[in-house]
Amino acid sequence: MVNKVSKSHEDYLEAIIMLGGSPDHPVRSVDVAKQMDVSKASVNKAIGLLKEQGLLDQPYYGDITLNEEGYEYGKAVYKRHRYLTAFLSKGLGIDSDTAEEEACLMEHAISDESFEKWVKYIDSLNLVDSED
Amino acid sequence: MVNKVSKSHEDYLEAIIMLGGSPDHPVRSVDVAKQMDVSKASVNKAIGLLKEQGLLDQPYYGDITLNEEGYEYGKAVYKRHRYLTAFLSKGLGIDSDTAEEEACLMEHAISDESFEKWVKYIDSLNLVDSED
DNA sequence: TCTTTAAGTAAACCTAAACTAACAATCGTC
DNA sequence: GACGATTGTTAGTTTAGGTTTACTTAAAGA
Repeated sequence: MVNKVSKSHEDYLEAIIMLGGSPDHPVRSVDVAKQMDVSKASVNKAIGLLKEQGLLDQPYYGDITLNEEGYEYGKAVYKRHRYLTAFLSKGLGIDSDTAEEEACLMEHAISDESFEKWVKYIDSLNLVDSED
Repeated sequence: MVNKVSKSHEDYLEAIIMLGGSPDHPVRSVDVAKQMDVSKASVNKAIGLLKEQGLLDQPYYGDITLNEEGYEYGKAVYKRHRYLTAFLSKGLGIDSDTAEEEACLMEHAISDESFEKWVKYIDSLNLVDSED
């Protein structure tokens, strides 16, 4: 994790990851828009800024490709998402749709350092079938 | 809890509660500004909107007084704050300043229904010396 | 009471993040 | 290869939440 990125931009990175994006798997901007339920124009703008920050590439009228840094960042956000969702649903018994939603709002509030503690805790409860 | 209030406005209500505000204990706007590290003008604007929403009163050039509804709302937010802080610090072992900060960001993400589950869980761990 | 200082208000402005609508480029199919 | 449908881009608008600055009101001391 390098530069600080806004909550909103973290969501874009996460969405790209959810769509299977990576340095060798580009993603289309219209799919990001659908995933996030946001206009194409919003995606365009956000991607432009993430590009300036050096987290991804997109040629003129081309697809979106995360670079190594953007990929790591996005995966980190997504990991928070998965862990928090697991805790909320399996740990607290919140129904899984709500758990997803609320995890999505919580995931931006946690520092790297704190998240390590979350991970230890959640792992100790065996709530996540991990993959990363 | 009645009307929906933005994250930001929830923070104002919470700050008023933290300053001891209630239907019979008015609070000064400059103190809210200090508490939240925000300009007087921002407080003025926010209070105007909370007033429109019927959560508090403030006469021209006068102090801020929560009404019953605003008081309940603010206390509810503050309760989330205390519970989450307790969980993060005592439950996960996050240092208390960071726990405060992150609880403050998380507290707006949780529905009433979910929060009941949080409370049960946190109470079962005996992390909070409750007072409401 | 007069004057100084502190507190609240109002107006104008800034920024982030969304939107719509119109336009440009590309793709897929014939 | 041309053309219609899909995708990406740009420009202009909106809204929420802050800011600064200047002004008004209230309070406190000499």
